[in-house]
Amino acid sequence: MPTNAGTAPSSNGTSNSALEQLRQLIQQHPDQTQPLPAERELMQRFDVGRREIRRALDVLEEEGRVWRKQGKGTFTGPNGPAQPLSLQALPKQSNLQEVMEARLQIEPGLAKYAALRATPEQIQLMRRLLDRLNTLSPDDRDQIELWDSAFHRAIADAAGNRLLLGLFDAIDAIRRDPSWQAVRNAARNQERLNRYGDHHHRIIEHIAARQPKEAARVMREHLLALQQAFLSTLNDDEEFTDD
Amino acid sequence: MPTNAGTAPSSNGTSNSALEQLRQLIQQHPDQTQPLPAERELMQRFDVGRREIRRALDVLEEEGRVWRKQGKGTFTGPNGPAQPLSLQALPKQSNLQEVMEARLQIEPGLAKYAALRATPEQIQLMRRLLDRLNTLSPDDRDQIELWDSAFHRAIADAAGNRLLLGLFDAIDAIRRDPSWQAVRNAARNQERLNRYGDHHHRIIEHIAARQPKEAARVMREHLLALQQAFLSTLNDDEEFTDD
DNA sequence: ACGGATTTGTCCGTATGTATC
DNA sequence: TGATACATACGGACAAATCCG
Repeated sequence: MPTNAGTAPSSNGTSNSALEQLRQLIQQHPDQTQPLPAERELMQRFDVGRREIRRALDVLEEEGRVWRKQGKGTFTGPNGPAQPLSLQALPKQSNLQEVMEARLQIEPGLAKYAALRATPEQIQLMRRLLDRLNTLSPDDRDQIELWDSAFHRAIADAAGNRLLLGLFDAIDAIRRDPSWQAVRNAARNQERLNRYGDHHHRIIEHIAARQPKEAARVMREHLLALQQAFLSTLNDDEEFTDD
Repeated sequence: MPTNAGTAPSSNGTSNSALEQLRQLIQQHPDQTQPLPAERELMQRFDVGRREIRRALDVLEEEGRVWRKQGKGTFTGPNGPAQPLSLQALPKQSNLQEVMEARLQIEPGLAKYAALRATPEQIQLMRRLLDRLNTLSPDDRDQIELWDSAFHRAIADAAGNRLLLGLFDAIDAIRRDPSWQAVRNAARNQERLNRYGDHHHRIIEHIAARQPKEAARVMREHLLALQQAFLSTLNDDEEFTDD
């Protein structure tokens, strides 16, 4: 109905105002270790509803400028130009595509070697880790990250190549960067979690059955599905059941 | 004002998760009779909450790497020191088999991406490096190592993935360890050098022709031939026909 | 044998983000 | 829009277990 919406609330620009003020606040908040003011405080400071604040933060989180954690606070993301980059010369500055390419390069091979070399104890450990992963609440993101990472690392460990395990750890350390939490969370939904759980199950069964090619293939499928989920959340706002 | 916690932002280092740092700590803690630092000390050392420490310890306990007892402490597991092999610290604990497996995992994919992404300048650089390599005297081993490494690195660079390039450099640093010079020299003879030269030539032509699958396949053949050469020199004494 | 010290295990209050009404 | 319940995180405090003097 293109008729003039008319008589919209005179404070028509409030939403824009909240987002604008948030952007300014982020600019003046270079400390990435200190949380931004709480939503309830921002609500009062900008004199808008909390929903407004959260909408604006949703935008900023989608843009990668901030990341939020329940119980902890909202933090500025990779906004600041100065990244310490202190510890190692390894490219800490990477991006999700590079990480997924690297994972696709080594983890299928890791699964293959694990199918050839894993001891029964290591296979049992994978099963236990998977049980822990499956009994988690679907919205328990941090825990899922933790146990999922532990599962993949158990495979890398069982592959019996310390050098490849070191490479896996290097990738994993970059993969878990907090600034990508928003993308990772967006790429997770119940349907996908079920699919990933199925992948995990099939991977470990192939490893237990000593089927290296199949283990590598399913691992590759798993990572490709993950990569696709990241891509779709970045490009599409709508949820296409691609793949 | 949110109650400031800690106020120790100088030693930031939040990039590495507590679990990752715990793994390194365990690796450097071979004494099974002595407890690990207390949770509250680890909390301060890693600048994370005790909850995160305990969840990381949950994972490590499930993996069997540590065991905890109330009032006593946390100890490294009975299965002893496993095998992380961190990148930054220690290259020399690896072996040739591990290195070749890692190269086989990484470099074919690198060649594939190089075929897709290499700029004309990068391809020209590869050709120049190969020319230098081919004009060398067969007994100029150090030079051969040098230019061969540079050629492979040019491919890794052209792949356009900084993370994978970092992994390649990590492997390459280990590969060029002087302690393996004897094996590498023994695995080199004129016939093999000719074969490797042919491999190199086909790899770069596939990259220039934008044939990713073929480039990856030849790279894989090349590395498999290398691996085979190492194996035969290790098993047979008659292979030493050089000089 | 006793008690203080230390460590892991557990719980509670507060603060924060998340979700629903 | 505003308000309320819910889940999580952190720090503090306490309990239980162990160690040591």
